[in-house]
Amino acid sequence: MRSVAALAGVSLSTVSRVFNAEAEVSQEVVSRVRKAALQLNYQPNRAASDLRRRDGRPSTIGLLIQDVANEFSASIFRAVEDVAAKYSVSVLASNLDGDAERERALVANLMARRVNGLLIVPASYDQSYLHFQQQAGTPIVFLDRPPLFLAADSVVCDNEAGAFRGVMHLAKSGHRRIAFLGESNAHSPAGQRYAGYREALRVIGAELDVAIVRRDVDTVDGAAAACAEMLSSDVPPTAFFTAHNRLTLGAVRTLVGLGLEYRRALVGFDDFPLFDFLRPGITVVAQDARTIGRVGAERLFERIGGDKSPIGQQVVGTRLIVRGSGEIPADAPSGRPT
Amino acid sequence: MRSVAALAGVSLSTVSRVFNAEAEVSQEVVSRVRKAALQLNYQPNRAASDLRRRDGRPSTIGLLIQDVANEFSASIFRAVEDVAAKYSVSVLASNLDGDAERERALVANLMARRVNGLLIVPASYDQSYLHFQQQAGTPIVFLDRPPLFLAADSVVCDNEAGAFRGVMHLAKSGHRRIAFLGESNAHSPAGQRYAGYREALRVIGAELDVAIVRRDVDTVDGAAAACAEMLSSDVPPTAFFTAHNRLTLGAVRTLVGLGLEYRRALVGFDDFPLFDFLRPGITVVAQDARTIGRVGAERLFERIGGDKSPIGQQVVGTRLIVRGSGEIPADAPSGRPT
DNA sequence: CTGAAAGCGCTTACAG
DNA sequence: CTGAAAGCGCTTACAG
Repeated sequence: MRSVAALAGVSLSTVSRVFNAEAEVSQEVVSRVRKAALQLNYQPNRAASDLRRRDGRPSTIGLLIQDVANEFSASIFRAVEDVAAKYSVSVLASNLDGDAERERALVANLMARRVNGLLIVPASYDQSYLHFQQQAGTPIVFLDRPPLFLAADSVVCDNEAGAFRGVMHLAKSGHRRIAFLGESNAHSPAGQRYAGYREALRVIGAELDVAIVRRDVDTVDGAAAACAEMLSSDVPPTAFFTAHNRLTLGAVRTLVGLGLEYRRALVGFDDFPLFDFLRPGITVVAQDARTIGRVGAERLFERIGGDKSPIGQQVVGTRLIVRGSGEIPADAPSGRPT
Repeated sequence: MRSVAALAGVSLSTVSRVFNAEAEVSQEVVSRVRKAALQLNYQPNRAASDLRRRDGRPSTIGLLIQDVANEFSASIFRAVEDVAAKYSVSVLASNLDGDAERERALVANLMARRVNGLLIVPASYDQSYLHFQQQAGTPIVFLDRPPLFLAADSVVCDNEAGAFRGVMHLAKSGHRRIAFLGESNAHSPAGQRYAGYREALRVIGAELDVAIVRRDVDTVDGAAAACAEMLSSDVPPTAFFTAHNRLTLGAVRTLVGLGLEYRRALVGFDDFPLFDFLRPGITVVAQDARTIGRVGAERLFERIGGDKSPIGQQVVGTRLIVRGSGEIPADAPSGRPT
C-alpha cells in the first residue's frame, strides 16, 4: 500500500479512501491510484483493515458440525454457507466427530480469531464454558441440540413429536409390538426420540418390553445385528422404529437379508438418499437439516446485527414420508424367519 | 492485553512472551501474568499477532468446491479438513455451484484474507487470472479438474481410463450397443469420460452411434428422459454407461419404472450411497474423493512449507465395483419395453 | 478534496 | 530475565 501511495504520489489515507468509501476523492486521483495499484499488483490486506476498524471482526463465522460426510451435517453446512454468503461473510467449518475436547480446542481457536459468531452442533455434554465467549460479545446459536448449562439460542427439530408420530403411524397398521433402536448418546436427540416412542406406546396402550428396545446402537452393523437378534426371538416384533438413518440402514440390511422386507414394518427417523428407490420404499420421519441450518444462521446474523430479544428455541417440524415400509400390516405372515 | 500487563505489573513484551515462547520468562512472572489474564478473561487476538509475524498469514487455507450437499464435494471437504487439522490450520470453504463469477469473487476474498493456500475444484473455464495470486506467493492446488491456462499442481482421478474400463466391463458381457449419458460441461471430467467410452468402442470394434450418445444431460430427470427415449427407439441399446452418479440415478429410475432393471445392463461412473442396497446393485466405476482431497491437501501443505519441486499432476485411481447391474448379459430379453 | 498523525493489538529486535 | 520502541498494514478523526 505504501508503494502504491508513492507511485501515485498521494498519501496512504488517500489510497485507503480509494479502496473504501470512494466518495470525496477526485476522479483524477482515483484513476491514478487504481493504475498504480494495478501496476504493482496490489491487494488490500483484510486482516489489517479489520484490525483498525470498529469491532475488529473478520466477517467470518465459525461452524462446528459433527461430520460433513454425513448428509445431515452437509445440509446444515450448505444452508449456513448460503445465508452467510448473502451477508458477504465467510464460514470457518470443522468436524467434531463427537469429540468434546476437539470442540473446546476449536472454539478457542475460533475465539482467538474473533469470529463474528458461532454456530454449533455440540459434541460436549456441558457447554457452560461458552459463557465467557458470550460475555466477550460473540453470539452463539446451537443447532440440532439445545445448550446444556448455558443460555443461548437454539434451533432443533421436534424429535419427540416426530418419533411419536412415526410410531403412531405404525400403530395405525395394527402394530403393537414395535421395536426401538436408538443411539447410546443419552443427552442427544436420541433421548427425545425414545421419549416419543414411549409416549406413543402409552397412548396405544401397548406394553414397553425391554427385550425389543435397544438404546445403545451406534453403527449400521450394530443395528443389523440387533434387528436380527430380535427377529430370532420367540416373540419377535412386527415392526421397527429406528431413531437414526444409520440404524435404519442396518435394519433394512437385515430385513432384506432375511427376505422379510415385506413382512415387517419399518419407520425410520431421518431420511437418506435413495430410501425412495428401495423396494419397499422406506417410510421415514424426515427432519429438514437445510431449514435448521438456515434458521439458525439467520438467528445468528440477527444477533450479530445487535438483536437483543430474549433467547429462544426454535423448533423445525418433521415430516412423515410414506413410502411403503411403514404401511406393512401387523398381520403379515409372522413367526420366526425361515 | 494492555490491561493484563498493567494488572500484572509487567510490560506488553512480557505478556506477549508468556503467551508464546514461554521460555526465558521467570516462573513467578508467568504465573502473575496468567492470573491477571484469567481475571480479566483475556483472549489473545490472533489476527493482530499474525499481522506482526513473519509472513502475516492466518493459518487458514481456502477451499472452493462445487456443492457440499454432494457426496463428492463433502468427501473432499472432509479429507481436506482432516489434513488441515493435523497442521492446526483452519479451512474457509465455499460452494461454487458451477458459477465462474462466484469463483472469482471468492478467490479475491480469500486472497484479501491472505490465506496460506488455496484448494479449488474450479467452475471457471479459464484460470489464468490466478497467476497473479500465485506470484503473490499463495500456493494453489487443483482438485478433480486440471487447471487451464495456468501452471499449477493438480490431483485428478483417471477419468478416461476409468470410463474405458467401465465400458469394457459391459463389453465383456457381450454388449456392443452401449449408450452414453454425460454432462454438458465439455471441459469437465465429462469430456475425458466420453473419450474413454469412445476408446472402448474402438477397441471392441463397435460403431459409435450418435443416436445413443447424449452429452448434454445434467439432471436426474434429464437422464431419466434420455434413457426412456433411447429405450423406445427401434434399435434400443442393450447397455448404458452413465458418466455421473446423478445420471445413473435417472437411468435407474427409468429402468425400474419400465421393469427393465434386470434386462439392460448399467455401469455408472462415481458411486452413491445405497447403490449396493438396490436390486440389482449398481455396478460402478468408483472414484475416491477422500483420497483426492487428502492428496491435494498434502500437496498444498508441501508447497506452503516451501517445496519448490516441479509442478505436477497426480492421478488417483478408480475402482470397478461389481454389483449386478453391469453384468446383465447382452442377450437378456430385448425388444421394446412393454 | 487531501495529508500528517495516531492507533488497532500484537511481536520483535535492541538494550539493559 | 525484562522493558522501551518501532512497526505489521491498514483506518480514522483532525486539520487544512
